[in-house]
Amino acid sequence: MKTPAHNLEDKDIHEISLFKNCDKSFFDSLAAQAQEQKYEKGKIIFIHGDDAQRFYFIKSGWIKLFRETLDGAQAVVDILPAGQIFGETSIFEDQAYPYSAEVVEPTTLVSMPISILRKEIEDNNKMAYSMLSSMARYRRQQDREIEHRSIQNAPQRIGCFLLRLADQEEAGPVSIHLPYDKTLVASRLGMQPETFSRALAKLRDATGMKVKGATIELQSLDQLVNFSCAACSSEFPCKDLLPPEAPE
Amino acid sequence: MKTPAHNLEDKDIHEISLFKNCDKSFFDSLAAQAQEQKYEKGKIIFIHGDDAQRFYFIKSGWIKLFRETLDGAQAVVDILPAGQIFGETSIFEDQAYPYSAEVVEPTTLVSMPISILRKEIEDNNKMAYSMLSSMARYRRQQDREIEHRSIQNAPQRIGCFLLRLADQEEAGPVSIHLPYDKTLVASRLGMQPETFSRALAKLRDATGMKVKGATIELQSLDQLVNFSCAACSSEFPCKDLLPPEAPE
DNA sequence: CTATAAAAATGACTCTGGTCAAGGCGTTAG
DNA sequence: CTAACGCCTTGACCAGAGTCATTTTTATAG
Repeated sequence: MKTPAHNLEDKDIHEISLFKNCDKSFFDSLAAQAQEQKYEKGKIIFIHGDDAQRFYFIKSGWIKLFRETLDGAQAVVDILPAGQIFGETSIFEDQAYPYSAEVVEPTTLVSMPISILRKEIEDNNKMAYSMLSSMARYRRQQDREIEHRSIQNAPQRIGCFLLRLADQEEAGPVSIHLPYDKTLVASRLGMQPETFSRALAKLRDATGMKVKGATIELQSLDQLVNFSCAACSSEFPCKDLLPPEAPE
Repeated sequence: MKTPAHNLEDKDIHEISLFKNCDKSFFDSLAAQAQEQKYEKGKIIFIHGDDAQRFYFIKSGWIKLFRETLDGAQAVVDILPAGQIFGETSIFEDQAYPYSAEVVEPTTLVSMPISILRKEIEDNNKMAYSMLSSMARYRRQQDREIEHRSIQNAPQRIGCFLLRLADQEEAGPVSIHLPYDKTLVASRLGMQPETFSRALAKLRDATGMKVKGATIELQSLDQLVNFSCAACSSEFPCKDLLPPEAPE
């Protein structure tokens, strides 16, 4: 069974591609004010609108970013794996977190002051460039997300999600493991759990893949590509759908 | 009848907030290589995937950014008014435009080499910061857009769109003029023209507003706010929904 | 191994929005 | 004044996804 590498061991702050042009003094000042803490599933790290003083690095685990309306409806912004940072976007303009953050799997976080980040961006031109590059990548993902939600139907969106979990270069039979609960995957894709369940069954029938719990096996990625990528404006493999902080 | 100011006269490159920290030499080198051209409705400026050498400033008119799938489905990324720039996001990573651009109203564009922009970002720290700030604002808009599409229904999305066209500080009766064809508004909101037409009628009945062609009159924005903003995670007035390059 | 709870699947039904087809309205050119 | 075209609206119908209720499966604790 193939499990994503980020589930196997702790991530280190030095791996963040956003920080690839930062020197030792930057990491030293981060380390001096860093706080590491473990959290259980369900823990709320901060709420949309909270005063944003610190940003977070996910050493291990999974974090859900979301927003809620007054009447209780929830929109999932993203679900982040270990190695990612969050809460850093409030550097600009207002000092409030633009979303809420919740722990969805047992997680270890390292929190650090946003001020250090802001200072580094102002002082270190290369850091500013890294940040721009990172945001540009994120922007494309968001654009793609909007496109998918208006053009792809539920089974196709699931297929696309699976493709992004898989090694897209792999030619032969592939085994994909869902990184978190199906209910969470559903919310990540903007659909109800029931819809996800039914749509996954449709996808299975259409592509001949085998679903056993959280593990999905299929002969090759081709059927999945045929099924999902027809309703997408980008070509497979879609290299611009990598995580925002992925190494380059 | 109240018409948005950007329809009344040509915009100037010096108004772009992204360039607010740039000096004369930057504007001079831009001017030296700038090309101004008029276009008719329907003209395609560039296509998704084209080699991106130049970016564009909208002096007057309206531009639709969109992407298409192989089977012909179209997703509108944005519809930009005069004063905005587009095609500049390919500075980072690959040199290809991430969307297609089409003229939807008679338009005057100024095109300039992206290389000048890239150089300015690398050399001028304040410019990099402006760009980051601008992208952060855009990112929030996109996040909101995704949220709206999953939480708000068609009539609510139209209400939200109208609120963004209106002067949100206005207390009394308000008159709102749709800036472009209803069909275009529909595509901007990710719905079919028929759905837009019916949803607008529902919104009219629910809020008591009067619709005459492209002009909408209502007693106060309150009804609209009650109707649309309940299904949104942000408070009214939603200040973070300003255009990406709006003056601060 | 069983008891319990949580997650997932399934069935029945509703509702929103998409699709296809037809008709109305308004603007413009002749 | 009228014809033609584009834009918009309306009607009839359909499909995808949401909702609610129930059952089945799976995971966990005792």
